[in-house]
Amino acid sequence: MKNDDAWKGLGDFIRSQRELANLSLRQLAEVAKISNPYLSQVERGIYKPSADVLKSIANALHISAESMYAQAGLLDEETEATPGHGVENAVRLDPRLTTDQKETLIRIYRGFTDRPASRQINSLPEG
Amino acid sequence: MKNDDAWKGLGDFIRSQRELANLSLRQLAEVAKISNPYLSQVERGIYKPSADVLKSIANALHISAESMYAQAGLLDEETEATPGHGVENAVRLDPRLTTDQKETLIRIYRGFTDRPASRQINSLPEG
DNA sequence: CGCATGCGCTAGGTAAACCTAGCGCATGAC
DNA sequence: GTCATGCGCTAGGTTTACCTAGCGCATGCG
Repeated sequence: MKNDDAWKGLGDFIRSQRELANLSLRQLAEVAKISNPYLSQVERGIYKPSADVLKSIANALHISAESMYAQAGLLDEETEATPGHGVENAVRLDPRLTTDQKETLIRIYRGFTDRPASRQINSLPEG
Repeated sequence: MKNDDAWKGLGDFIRSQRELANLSLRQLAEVAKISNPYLSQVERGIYKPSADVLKSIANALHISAESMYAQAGLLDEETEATPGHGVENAVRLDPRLTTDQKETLIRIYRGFTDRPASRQINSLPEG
C-alpha cells in the first residue's frame, strides 16, 4: 500500500471508527481538540494530519496511537508483521470471552483472511 | 516529559544517532530525501517534522519508526493494553483485514462482551 | 410559522512545515 | 596563493496544515 493510498485509507478508517463509536464529526473534533472542518477534510483525505493530531484523534477514539500510525502507513512493515497471530492470540487470552465465543470469533476471522478476495467484501459468514 | 521538550529531545536524539552512524548532516538528509537546512532546523528543535519525515529519517538511520515516535512522545505510555483493548487493537492492526471486516469483527466482539457501541464515548465503562 | 439546535462542509486567513539559493568557514591539492 | 569540495547554516519563498466565520440543510419545540 502506497503512502498516498494510506492517507486516504486513514481518513476512511477514522470515519469508520467514529461512526462505530456513534460520534458526530463535531463531537469527535471537540474531544480531540481540533476543528471540525479540519477533521472533515482529514476524513476525506484532503489533508495529511501531523502525528500530534493523529495521536489526539486516536486518544479521543480510545484506540492506540500505534494502530493509528499503522493505519496511516507510518510503522515499519516488520512491526506489523505479527498481527495475524496477534488477533488469534488476543482473542484466546481475553478473559471476557467464553470458549464458544472465542471459537466463533476465530472462525470468522479465519473466514475473512483465508477466502479469496472476491468473497471478502461486505459479506458476513453464515451462521 | 512534555511534548515541547520531547521535540527538542527528538532533535538531539536524531543528531546523536547521526553522529553515531558517522554521517554528515547532508548525507543523512540526502538518504532521508529531505533538505539539509531543514534537517538542521529539526535537529535544533526549530521545526516539528511530520510523521512522514520522521519515518524517512528513521529509515535512513536504520532505526525503527516506532522508536523514533516514542522519542518524540508520540506513542502511548500505556501500550500494555487491557485484554479488551488487546483484541480490538489487534484487529485494527491486522493488514489482512479490510475496514469493513474490522468493523464487523469489532461489533461482534463488543456484542459478546456486552459493550454497547451505541453509547456516547464519555459514558463508556472503564475497561 | 419562527426559533433553536444539530449536522457536515466551504471559503478565506494565519502559521508553520519544508524548500531553494547561497553564505562563511574549513580542508586539501596544486 | 587559487581553486575545488566539504561542512552547517541563514534568509526568503512556496506549500500545506489547521484555524475561524458562516453557509445550507434537517429536526424538534412552542
